[in-house]
Amino acid sequence: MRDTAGTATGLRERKKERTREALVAAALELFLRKGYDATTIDEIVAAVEVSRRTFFRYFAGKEEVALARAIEFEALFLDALTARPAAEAPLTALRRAGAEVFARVADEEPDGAGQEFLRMRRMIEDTPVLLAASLRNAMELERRMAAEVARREGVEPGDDRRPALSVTLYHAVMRVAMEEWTEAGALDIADLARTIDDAWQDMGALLTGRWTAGEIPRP
Amino acid sequence: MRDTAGTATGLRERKKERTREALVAAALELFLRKGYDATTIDEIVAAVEVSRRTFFRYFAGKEEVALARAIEFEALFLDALTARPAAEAPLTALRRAGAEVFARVADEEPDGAGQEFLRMRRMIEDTPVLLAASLRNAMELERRMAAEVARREGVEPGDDRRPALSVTLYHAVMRVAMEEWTEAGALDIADLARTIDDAWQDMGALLTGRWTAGEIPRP
DNA sequence: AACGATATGGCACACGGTGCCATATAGCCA
DNA sequence: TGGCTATATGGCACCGTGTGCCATATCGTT
Repeated sequence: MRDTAGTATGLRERKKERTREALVAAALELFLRKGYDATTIDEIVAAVEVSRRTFFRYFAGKEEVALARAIEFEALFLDALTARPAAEAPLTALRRAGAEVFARVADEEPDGAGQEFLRMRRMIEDTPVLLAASLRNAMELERRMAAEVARREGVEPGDDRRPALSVTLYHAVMRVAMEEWTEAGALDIADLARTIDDAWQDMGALLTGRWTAGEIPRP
Repeated sequence: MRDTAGTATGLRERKKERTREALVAAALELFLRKGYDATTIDEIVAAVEVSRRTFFRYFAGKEEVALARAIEFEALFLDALTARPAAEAPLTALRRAGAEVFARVADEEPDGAGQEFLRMRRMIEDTPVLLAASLRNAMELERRMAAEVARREGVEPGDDRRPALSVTLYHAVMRVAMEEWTEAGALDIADLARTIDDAWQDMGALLTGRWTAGEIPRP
C-alpha cells in the first residue's frame, strides 16, 4: 500500500517519493497524537525538515495529506474492480473487489491490523472539515466506480442510470456497516466482513418487507 | 421558507432576523454573480453595512451562509416527515414528505420556480469546499432522519440498522435523480418528480434483476 | 566540467476565522 | 421620564492556511 506506483525509475523520483512519504507519516503521527486542528503545517514540515512552501508542492492542502491513505486505498479498490471477471454481476463484482482489498490490507499490515486505520477513521469522523473532505472524496470515487461498472456492462453512463444506482447502493450499505463497525470499536477485519454481510441481509429484507410497502415494484 | 421561526415575538429579535436575512441575500447574490471563492466576506458585510465581526456572530463561516437555504429546506423536510401518518411504511413516508416539500417550495416561489435553486445547486457542485460542506450537512440530516424513522417504527436506533439503511437508500436514489435533473438543466418540479419516480423504478428493477445476481436474498 | 531542467527555499501577501475589550442600543423598572 | 442592565455591535490584534514570485540549490545530461 505504500509504494503505489511500483518502482520509481528515476533517481530523482525516488527522493521525491521518500519526502512525500515522510511528510504523510509525520503528519499522520502528529494528527493522531494531538489532533488535526491543533497540528499546524509548520510542525509537520519541521519534523521532516522541509520548507512550508515545499509542503504545498506535494499536497493541495492540509486535508489531502490527512486523507492520503484513504486515497491510496481507493486506487487499490478501483484496480480490484477492473480486474474482476466480466461475467460477475455489478454488485457481486463490487463486493468481491472490496473484500479483496480489505484482505490485502489486513495481510500487509499485520501489526495493529486495523488499529491505525480505525484511529484515523475516528479522527476523520470527529473532525468536521476532514469528514467533509472525505465525503467529497468518496463521491468522486463513486463517479469513477460507476464509469467502470458502465464499461463492464457495456452501457452508456449518462444514458443508463443503473451504474450510478448500483454503486450508490453499494456505498450506502458499506457506510452503514462501516459506521457500525467503527462505533463498536472493532479491530478485526473478519468482524467487519460479518457486519457487511449482515447489513446486506437487512437491506434485502428491507426491500421486500413492510418497510418499503410496494414503493419498489417487484416482479 | 424565509421566516422559519414564524413570528419573532421580541422587537430585538425582529431586527436580528432582518440583518441575518439581509446577509444571506447579499451573500447569495454575490456568490451567484462572481462565484463563491471570488467573493470575500468583506464584500458581503459591506453590502449590508455590518462589521466583519458581526458576520461571524450570525454564521460559523462562509460556507454556512452559502448553505443557508439548503438548511432551511432540510428543516421543512424533517417537519414534513414527522407529520406523516404513522401507518405509512418508512420509505413511503420519506417519499411523500419529500414530494410535499418540493411542492410547497415550488408554490411559494412561483417566479423562477427552481431557477435560483438550480443555480445554487450548480454552484455548490462546482465549488469543492461547498460540495464537501454540503455533503457533510446531508449526512447530518440523514442521521436525524434515521432517528425519526426509528421513532416511527418503535425500534432502537443503534440496535436496529434498518432505519439507517432505508434513509440512506432514500438519499441514494434522490441523489442520482437530482444529479440527472440538474445535469439536464431542468427547471420544472414536475420533471424532477418524474425523474425521481423513474429512478425508483430502476432501483427496483436493479434489485431484482441480473445486476444483483442473488447477492440480495429474495423471499 | 559546464549547461539546462527541476526541485527547493524564502519571502510577501490575501483571506478566513477568533479572542478581547470598548461602545452603542434595546428592554425594563423605578 | 430617567437610569440601569443585558445584549448586540464595532474595532482592533493576531494566528493559520494557501498562493505568487523570484532566487538558489540540486540533479541529470552532453
